[in-house]
Amino acid sequence: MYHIAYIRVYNYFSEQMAVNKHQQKSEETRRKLLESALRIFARDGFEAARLEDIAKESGHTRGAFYANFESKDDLFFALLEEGASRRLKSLQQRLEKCSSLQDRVKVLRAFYLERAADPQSMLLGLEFKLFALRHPKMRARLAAAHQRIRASLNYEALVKLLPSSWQPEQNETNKVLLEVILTGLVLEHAYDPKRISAKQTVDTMGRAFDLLMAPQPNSNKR
Amino acid sequence: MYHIAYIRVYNYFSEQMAVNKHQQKSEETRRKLLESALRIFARDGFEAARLEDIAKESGHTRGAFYANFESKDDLFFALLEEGASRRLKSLQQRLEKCSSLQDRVKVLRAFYLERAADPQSMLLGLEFKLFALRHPKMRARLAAAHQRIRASLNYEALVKLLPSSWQPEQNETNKVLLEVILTGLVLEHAYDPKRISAKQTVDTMGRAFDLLMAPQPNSNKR
Amino acid sequence: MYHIAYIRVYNYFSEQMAVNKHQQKSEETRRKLLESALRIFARDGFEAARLEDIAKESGHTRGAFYANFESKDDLFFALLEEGASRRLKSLQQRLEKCSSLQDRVKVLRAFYLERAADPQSMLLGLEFKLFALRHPKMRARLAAAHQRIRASLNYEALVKLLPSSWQPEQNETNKVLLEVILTGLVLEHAYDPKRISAKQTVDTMGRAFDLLMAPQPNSNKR
Amino acid sequence: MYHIAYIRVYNYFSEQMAVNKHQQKSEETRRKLLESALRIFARDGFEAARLEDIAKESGHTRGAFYANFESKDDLFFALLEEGASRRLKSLQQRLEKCSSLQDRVKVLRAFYLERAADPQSMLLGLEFKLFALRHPKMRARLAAAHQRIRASLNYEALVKLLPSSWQPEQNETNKVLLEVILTGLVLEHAYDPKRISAKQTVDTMGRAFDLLMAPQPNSNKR
DNA sequence: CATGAATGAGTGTTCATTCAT
DNA sequence: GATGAATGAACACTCATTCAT
Repeated sequence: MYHIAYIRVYNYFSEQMAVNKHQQKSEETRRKLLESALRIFARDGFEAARLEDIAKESGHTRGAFYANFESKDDLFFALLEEGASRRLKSLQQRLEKCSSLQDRVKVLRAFYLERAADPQSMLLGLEFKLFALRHPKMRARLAAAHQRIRASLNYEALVKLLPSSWQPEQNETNKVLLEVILTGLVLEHAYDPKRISAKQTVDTMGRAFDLLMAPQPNSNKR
Repeated sequence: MYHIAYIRVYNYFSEQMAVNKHQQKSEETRRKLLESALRIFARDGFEAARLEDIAKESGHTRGAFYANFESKDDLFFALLEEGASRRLKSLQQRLEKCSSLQDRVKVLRAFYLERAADPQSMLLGLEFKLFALRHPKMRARLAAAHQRIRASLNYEALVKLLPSSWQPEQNETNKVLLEVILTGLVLEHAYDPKRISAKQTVDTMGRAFDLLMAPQPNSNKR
Repeated sequence: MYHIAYIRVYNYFSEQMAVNKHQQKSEETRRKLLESALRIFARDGFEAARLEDIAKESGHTRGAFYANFESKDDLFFALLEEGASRRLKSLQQRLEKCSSLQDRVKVLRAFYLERAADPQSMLLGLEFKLFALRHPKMRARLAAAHQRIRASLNYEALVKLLPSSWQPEQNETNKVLLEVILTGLVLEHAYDPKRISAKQTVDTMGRAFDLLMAPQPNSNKR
Repeated sequence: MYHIAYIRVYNYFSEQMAVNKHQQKSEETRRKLLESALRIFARDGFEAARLEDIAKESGHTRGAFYANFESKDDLFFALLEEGASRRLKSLQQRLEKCSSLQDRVKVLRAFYLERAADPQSMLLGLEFKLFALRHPKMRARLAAAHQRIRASLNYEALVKLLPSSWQPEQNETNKVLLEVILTGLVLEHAYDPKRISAKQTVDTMGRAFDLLMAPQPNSNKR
């Protein structure tokens, strides 16, 4: 009996530990898979990306993938949520440290320039858009994902930190333009680095930001 | 003898017609396939597009496809050449009819606005870029295709009709920006027509053209 | 009326001529196709041989093929009949010129050595055998073909010219062996000419003939 | 501590077993596929053999096939290696048990007669030869396969057990003849069992062996 | 949780055959 | 008779997904 009890106790602990270790291990596996997925999806596109490649790149097998995600689509959405969430949280934190609108605009500008220097994420973003465009049935799921992203941070709080031209009631055109230019420049640079260098990409992004975000004379105070 | 000659002539013609009918039919099939391919590639993307769908949409079978094209890649390249060639020829014709630089700039502006209203072609263009980006081994073939496009019209003559900011020796940034905005706006509109309407897309394109093509004060004479 | 009559007469002749020319042309086409088929079937095997290759090699198109043959199978059988018929007729002619059994044996020997030097025909023969083996439903057609071959020459007359060991009532083993060795040597030479040269192939064939056909001491008189 | 150790050992074993079961199952599948492939390739020939048939015959699906082999070619080569290796190993074992040359010749004779009674393997062997003949680009791979076969057994040791006429420095003609007769008889029997019965096939093989392997008077001592 | 063998639907491509000319 | 565009069945191979271990 003693032994059995001992074993049980031991097992109890070991299971606890196992669970924790498992959890840790699992988190680690999931994280690695997401990282690999970012690379492979950006490199090959959603359709051409093979789960085997993603798994291999992460040092695991397809089995590990299916232990952490439901399907290829699921992974793609997870990547979207995870990426957007992380990026926006980082932006929010930086904005909150600012004391003036001017500083916040600077932070926002830096945020865009950083993204202009990260082709992988931008190409993945393009994939998301194309995927959504071509899978109308996923619209609901996509909307839910965006909802979760907004919920995960206090989206309204974030928006309040932005200049007036970012406010929801404003015409979206300039925001659209900025994003469009961001993605397009990065794509063009990836496609033909000789035509537009990394430096030109970032510089042009900066110019576009200044042009589109420039407070019209005597407006935009806060 | 006379009759013999007549008969021969007749046969000659009838054979000609036969050959022509064959050729006509063949050309017709090829054209239909290209049209269908444009639609399907734009709708589903290169990877997800199924040859069966393209063939069916054109009213033919996969066999007809392989009688006209070597492979899926081949069709894709044919579409690129055919589309670019046609578009540039049309532009050139319109430019040649102009008597002043000002008129030519107007024609060029209209050309961009038209393209902003043609999501299918723009999405296909995006596919081309992504394809090229992801198939480095196709670079040579892609370059050859562009070479043929330039050769099919007198490219140098076309370039000479354009304002100075389009001249090869100029910095490419503004041209890149214009194309990038064009593609991006169309994509964004296709993705979320509520965020940016068709009209806004075209209007914004016009604004971008005016901004980026505006002759800098005291320059651009011709 | 006159003209019509003239034309009719003319047409009559011309049709005659046309038919003759057509016939000639057709015969020519058929012959060329058979020759190409021999080469291609021997080179690639029945299954892998493409009608397109055969047609192209003969300087015609697949259409010409279907104007002269019913199907791929049909061509194969035609080749079998045509080849066997021609070969046996040639043998028969040569045997008939002989005045003694000894001479006829010499002719027969030469016949085998010739075949040992003709890999194409032997490989095709092997294809026939394999084809027959693998298409039991073709047995009837194959038998009919052999029947026609025998009928086309006077088979019984031919057999009577052969030594006693070739007579139908005899055990077939030696005949089988001779054919088997013939085919096998040619195949082995084609497969690895370094292992057995063309000369060795023919010489070995001669040895095998002498051994298997050698009249047993004081027998085989005629 | 004791128990922990015990548990670990247990887990260790159970994992071992799991792995082994996986491995066993895998080996089993591969073996079944090879067996089916032997039958189907021999029955239909390499070209006409369908992977679906092979898979179905083995009780699996095409997917299982591709989990075990790279391609149809790959399977074919695996079959070649596996078959030749097994056959030669069996021969070697039997030869090694012999105490005299005379006994070894008897074993060798029996080896040939056995093969004469195994049409499936012989037909497959013929397929290999034809395949090699028709795929010159596979020569290198074929040579490598034969190299591996020779390496898998001690080929030199095997050769030393054979009579002098089998030694490498000897003229190959008789060996070629023997193999050629073997394959040819089996083929002829498969093609027309009425012309040459199974018994005649084996008997004739025996006669050929005796004739071709008979030690020339006063030679071949060992 | 992780493995990896197996599944099976799907897809590009080939090729014998048909048919309008 | 000959052409060659078109058909359509067939097939090797891929890959997301499942499941026994």
